[in-house]
Amino acid sequence: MLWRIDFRDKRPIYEQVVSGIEDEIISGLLAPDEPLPSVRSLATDLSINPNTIQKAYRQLEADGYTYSVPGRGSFVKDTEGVKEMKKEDTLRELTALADRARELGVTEEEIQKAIKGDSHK
Amino acid sequence: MLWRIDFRDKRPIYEQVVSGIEDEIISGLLAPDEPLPSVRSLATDLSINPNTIQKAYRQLEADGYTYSVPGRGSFVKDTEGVKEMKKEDTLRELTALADRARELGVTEEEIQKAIKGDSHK
DNA sequence: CTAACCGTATTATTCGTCATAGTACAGTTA
DNA sequence: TAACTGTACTATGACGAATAATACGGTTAG
Repeated sequence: MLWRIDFRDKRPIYEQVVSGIEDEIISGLLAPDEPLPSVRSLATDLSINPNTIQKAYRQLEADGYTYSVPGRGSFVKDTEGVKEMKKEDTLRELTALADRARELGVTEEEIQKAIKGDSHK
Repeated sequence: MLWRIDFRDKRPIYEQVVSGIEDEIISGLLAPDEPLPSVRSLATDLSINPNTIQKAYRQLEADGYTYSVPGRGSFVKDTEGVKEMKKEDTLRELTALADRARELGVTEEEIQKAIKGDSHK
């Protein structure tokens, strides 16, 4: 586990769990058909209630990231389609944000500079 | 008033009021020292509770967008400093979003295309 | 077989935020 | 003086998030 729950975050815990695991799947750290930690063990590791993990897992399955087998566990799904959707969502966000920046009087040069921000690090 | 409350929005009402007025101030539609609608009249216009408007106005003042004079009303502040902060926030968001896009495998060309999205429409 | 795991479901309770309702007070202004 | 203004306070209802405590059936290793 690379991430932790931030209890000062205003986002609900189950949502932090969802995005934490989403990141692990998208980055390839969790490969397809690999098992996720069990509901109970992850709850223990993160010091939160098992029901909260269950809620996160239910959403991960609903979002197409995982599949569950009662008695066996939860597993990573083939995520190509989901990744494509995520890409398109991100590009749409990018367009909206750039437009909003222009409304604030940000120049094209500033936008370009922000985008190339740490690509050279 | 150019905007309305969206009751299906998951964002709280008072937050929609805050960003609605923020937009009017930033766009220059509400000029510095110009009075905002009164707590009670705006509540009537939007069909919501005056306490909700009061909460929004309290936050607008705390964020540096307005100043209030008991007995007289709420007024638009000089907003140059705030606009500068907003610009920098937006540029930081832009950098983070572009980085996230690259992690998803989005190419530089796709990023550029998204940014120039509707600048030609 | 059985004990120890798995996901899943259900009910109850607690907590905080949002929104509403009602009332009140002091300052401003026509 | 009457009608505004912002501001403050308490009470209430609704809702989501999180916890707690069980319970059930499927899977699997010893």
